[in-house]
Amino acid sequence: MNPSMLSKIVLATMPYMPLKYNRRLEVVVGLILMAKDLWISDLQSGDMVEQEISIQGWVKRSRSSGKIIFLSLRDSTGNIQCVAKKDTLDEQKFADLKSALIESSLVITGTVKEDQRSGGNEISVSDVEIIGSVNPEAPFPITESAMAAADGGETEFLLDNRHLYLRTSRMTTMLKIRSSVFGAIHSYFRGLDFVEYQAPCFVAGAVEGGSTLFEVPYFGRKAYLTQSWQLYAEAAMPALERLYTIAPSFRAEKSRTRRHLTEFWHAEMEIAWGGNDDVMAHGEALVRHICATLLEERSAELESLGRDLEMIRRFAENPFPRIRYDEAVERLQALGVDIEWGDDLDYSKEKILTADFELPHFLTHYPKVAKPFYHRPDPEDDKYVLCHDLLAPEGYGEIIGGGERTWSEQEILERIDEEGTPREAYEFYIDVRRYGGVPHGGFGLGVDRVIAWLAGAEHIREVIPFPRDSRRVTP
RNA sequence: GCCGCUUUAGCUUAGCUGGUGGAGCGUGGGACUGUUAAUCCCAAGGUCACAGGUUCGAACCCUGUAAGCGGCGCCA
Repeated sequence: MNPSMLSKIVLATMPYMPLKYNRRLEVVVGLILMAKDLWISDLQSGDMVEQEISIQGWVKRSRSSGKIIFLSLRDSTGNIQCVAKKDTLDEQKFADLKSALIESSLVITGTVKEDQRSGGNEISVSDVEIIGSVNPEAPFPITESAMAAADGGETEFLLDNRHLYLRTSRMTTMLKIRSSVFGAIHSYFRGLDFVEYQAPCFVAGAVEGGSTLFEVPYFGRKAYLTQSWQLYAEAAMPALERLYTIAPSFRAEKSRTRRHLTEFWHAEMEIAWGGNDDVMAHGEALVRHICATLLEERSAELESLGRDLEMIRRFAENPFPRIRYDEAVERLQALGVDIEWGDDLDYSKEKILTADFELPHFLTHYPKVAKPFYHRPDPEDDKYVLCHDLLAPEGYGEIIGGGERTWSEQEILERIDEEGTPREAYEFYIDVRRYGGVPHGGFGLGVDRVIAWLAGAEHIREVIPFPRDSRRVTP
C-alpha cells in the first residue's frame, strides 16, 4: 500500500479527526501522520489559549450539577478540565457528556481558556462525541478506594486487573520512566559503537545453576528458556569485540520477594581484550548515564513519585566505591554478623552491608567456591575470582553481576571438571576457546531492578506492565 | 524447598466475649451554574472463599481444601 492510499483510508474512516501534518514523519517517510497529533500537554503549555481545538481522550473523573459539567479529560500526556454548560451545548450532547462514565473515550471540541479555578488551562466545551462508552452495569473497576488501599503498592485486585491498572497515573509514570531507562541503555552502548546482538531464547544448557531452568517441550526433546545471553555473546565476542543486548531472561526460582520476577529484562554486555576493571568501569558509567538520562527526561515523573532528585544526581555524579569481598566479610563480622570466609553474601547480609551506603558499591574478588566456572580465577591468588557485583542502596540489592571470563581452553576445562559440571552441555562454549581465545568479560544488569530502585518502587512488579512471578502468569 | 498472614457487596472495609451483617466509594434516580476524591436526599446490591465439624444458635470456635499476599534461601 502506498502512503497516499493509507492516508486516504484514514481520512475516510476517521472523519472526526482534525488532520494535521506531523513534520518529522513527513520529512522522513513522506507520510501524512493520520492519528492524533494534538495532546493535552500542548493545551497545558499555555501556547494555545483562546484557540478552538478538538482533542481525543478518556474521562478521568466527572462532576456535574443540573446545568454545568466539570470533566477531567486524560490522555497519555496529562489531564485537563473540560467545562460544559447547558446553555452553550446541544441538549442531547450535554446529556451524553453527563452520562459518560470514567474511562469513556471521547472527542471534545471547544476553546482553550486560562482559568485559575482549574489551576491551569481548561477547555470550554462546544461539542462532544462519545467514541467508546462504558456500560453502567460494569463501570471501570479501578476506583479511588482500590488505589488508596494499594497506596503505592499493589493489591490482588489491582494485579488481577493489570490490563486496566496500566491506565492509572502511577502506572503510566512508571512506564515512562521505564522507557527512558531502556533508551539510556541503548544510547550508552551505541554511543560507544557497541553492536546490538541477539541470542536464542530456547537453549539446551544452563548458565546459572540448573535448578532454575524453565523446561519446555521441544518436538519430543527438552529445551529450556534462556537464563542469560552470556554464553552466546562469548561466541560472538571474537567477531564483534563490543556487543550488548536488552532481552528477557527467565529464572524458575520460587522466590517471592520485592526484587524477583521469573521473566525479567536483562541488559548484558561483553567486551574483548578487557578485564574485570574494564567491565566494571562500563557498569558504573552505564548506571550513571541512566541516572543522568532520567534527570534530563523524567524529573517531573520522579518528583510525582516523591523521589529526591538530588539523591539521583548524587548517583549520576559520583564514582562508585569498590570493596573486596574480604573487606565486606570483615565489616560484617565487626558488626556481629554470623558469616565465614567462603560464604556467599545473601540478601540479609547485603542489606546490613549497604544500610549506610549513599552510593551504589561494587563488591569484587569473591571466593572461587562461591561462583560458577565461567568466572576467571585471579592469577595473583586463585582462591578468588575476578568478578564484581554492584549493590544498590536503599535495600534494592544486586543490580549488576559481572566479571572477567575464564578464557583459555585449558583453564575452562579445569574449572568445569573442578565443579563437576558435565562438559557435553558446554561443548560449543569450550570450542570457542580453541581458536584464538582472548581475555574478555562482561556483565548483566537487571533492568527492572534498576527501574524499581530509581523510581522508589515498593516492589519490582510495579515497574513492568505484566509481571510474571512463580504464582502468577495472568493477565 | 521453608516460614508467616489474608479471604465479609463491583472496590475499600467495620463487625467486641458466638445471638437475624453496617459504612464509605462506585452504580441507578432526584436537587444544585465553578466543581477539585464536589455536596445533599433516595434506592438497588451479601450462600460472610469452599467443604465438613462443635453448638439451641457460627462471619466469629475447630479441621481440611483452594486462591492470594508477605518474607527467607537462590539470584539480576
